[in-house]
Amino acid sequence: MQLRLYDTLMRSKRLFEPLDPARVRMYVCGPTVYDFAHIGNARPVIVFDVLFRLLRHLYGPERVVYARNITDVDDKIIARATEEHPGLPLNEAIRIVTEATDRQFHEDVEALGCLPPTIEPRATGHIPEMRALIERLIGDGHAYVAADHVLFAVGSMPEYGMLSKRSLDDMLAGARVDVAPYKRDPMDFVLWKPSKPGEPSWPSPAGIAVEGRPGWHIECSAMAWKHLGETFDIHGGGIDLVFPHHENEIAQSRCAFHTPIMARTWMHNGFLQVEGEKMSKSLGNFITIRDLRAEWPGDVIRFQMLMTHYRQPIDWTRSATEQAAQALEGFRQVITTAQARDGRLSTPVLEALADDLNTPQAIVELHRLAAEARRGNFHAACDLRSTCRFLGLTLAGDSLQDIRKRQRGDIDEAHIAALIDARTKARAARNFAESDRIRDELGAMGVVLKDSKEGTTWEIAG
RNA sequence: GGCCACGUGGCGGAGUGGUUACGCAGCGGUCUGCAAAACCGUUUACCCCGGUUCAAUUCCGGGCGUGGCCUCCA
Repeated sequence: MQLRLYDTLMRSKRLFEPLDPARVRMYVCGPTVYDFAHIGNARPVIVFDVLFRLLRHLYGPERVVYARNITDVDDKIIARATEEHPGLPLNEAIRIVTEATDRQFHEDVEALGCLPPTIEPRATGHIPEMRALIERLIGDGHAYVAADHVLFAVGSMPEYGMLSKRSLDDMLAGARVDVAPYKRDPMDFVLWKPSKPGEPSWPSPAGIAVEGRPGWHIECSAMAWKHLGETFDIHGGGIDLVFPHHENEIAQSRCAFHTPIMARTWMHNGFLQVEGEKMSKSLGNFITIRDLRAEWPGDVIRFQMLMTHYRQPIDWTRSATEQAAQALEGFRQVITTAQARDGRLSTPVLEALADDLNTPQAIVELHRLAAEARRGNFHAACDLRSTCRFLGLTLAGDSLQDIRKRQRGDIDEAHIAALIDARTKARAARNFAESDRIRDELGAMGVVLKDSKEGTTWEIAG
């Protein structure tokens, strides 16, 4: 089976061939740990988890290295720590913020069915590598020291701008920010900057006397280098990272190692909106993974995410969540009633995934398997179970009815049972006017009845 | 303002230079006292205007709309 992936650099789907099939290497930009992860953060985590699973299947679980970093030194972290723990020393406050956020993030992604990456490097654990990179860049004339900062000289790299398809001229034309006076070129970016008093700080490179801290982009170049090497196979993240973050990573790594590439394939997931609007705190439609998890199992959130191809924009809506929950419930029932065991991974699903992670197409196949299983094909039920699990959908949690009951919270089961009992008596007496009246009364409460030979059961309406 | 994406039926959402995916909803049928569930069948589409072509939803140009980046926001 051939894997084809869309490469942002080439703007086309290309056959994926690892540099070393015995060690397939992927790097994905992870979270900055200062606040609860939101549903937009969940997208790359889920998307690249699917890719991780597929790579493990294609090349062998032991032959895939997936690195997803944790950024634990950053302006926003400092700001949050200062704000939340004004009485504490800054470093102590930062530790509290990053540790709590880190823990929450891992609870969230585990609930979303994501495998742990092979390695989760932290920025603060790679300061020596960052300094080494910076020294190299300065030595080769790709970076310079100015006002206790180290800056990358974009003019030293003719191909700067390739990934985001913009020239230095374009960028200048669009610039809306004041340029720091010490920059040689307005587009030069910070590799290292001096720390203010109290801020996290480390000995600076390049003979700078005052202590400092890294710029935003250098950490990823350093961590990718340490754990994956000078060049590797796949680099992923959200589309908003294309510029400047990934553009700058490429500049740093390629210039430091004199390589024609940093990663062979650059992958970017599309942006996410909420109910047709940009998600923002000011609009009040900011959805954290934690909020969503309070209402829905991680399976449902994951499935909803996979209903849309990863490169498409996705509009996160309540009705789409309902639809995801419903579809998943269909699969769950098929697997449960058939008492399905382990089956085979669906080849059409693998083929859909191998075509640039076409998860909607894969879901089509899940529906087909479910339909076949409902017609009595036991093997289809088993295959559905295994394939869902492969996709990270356990289907092991609450039924949709349990979820709805929990969400409603106001279900008076005794009252419902009493009404059903009265209706059963009416039906036995063939008083259908009364039995229908009771059913309508329950219907108004959102309760739907199901009559069978074994008796009457009820459900919450969808 | 500059650069880059996206725009498919009531909703979600793939895909393709010509044979109208798929799911939900709707409609018809089987089943049922009537329903619900399940199963069978089925209607509705490719933002607008040009161009290329025997043929465009699919390629090219323009417009409109939405979004992203240029403000260390995935």
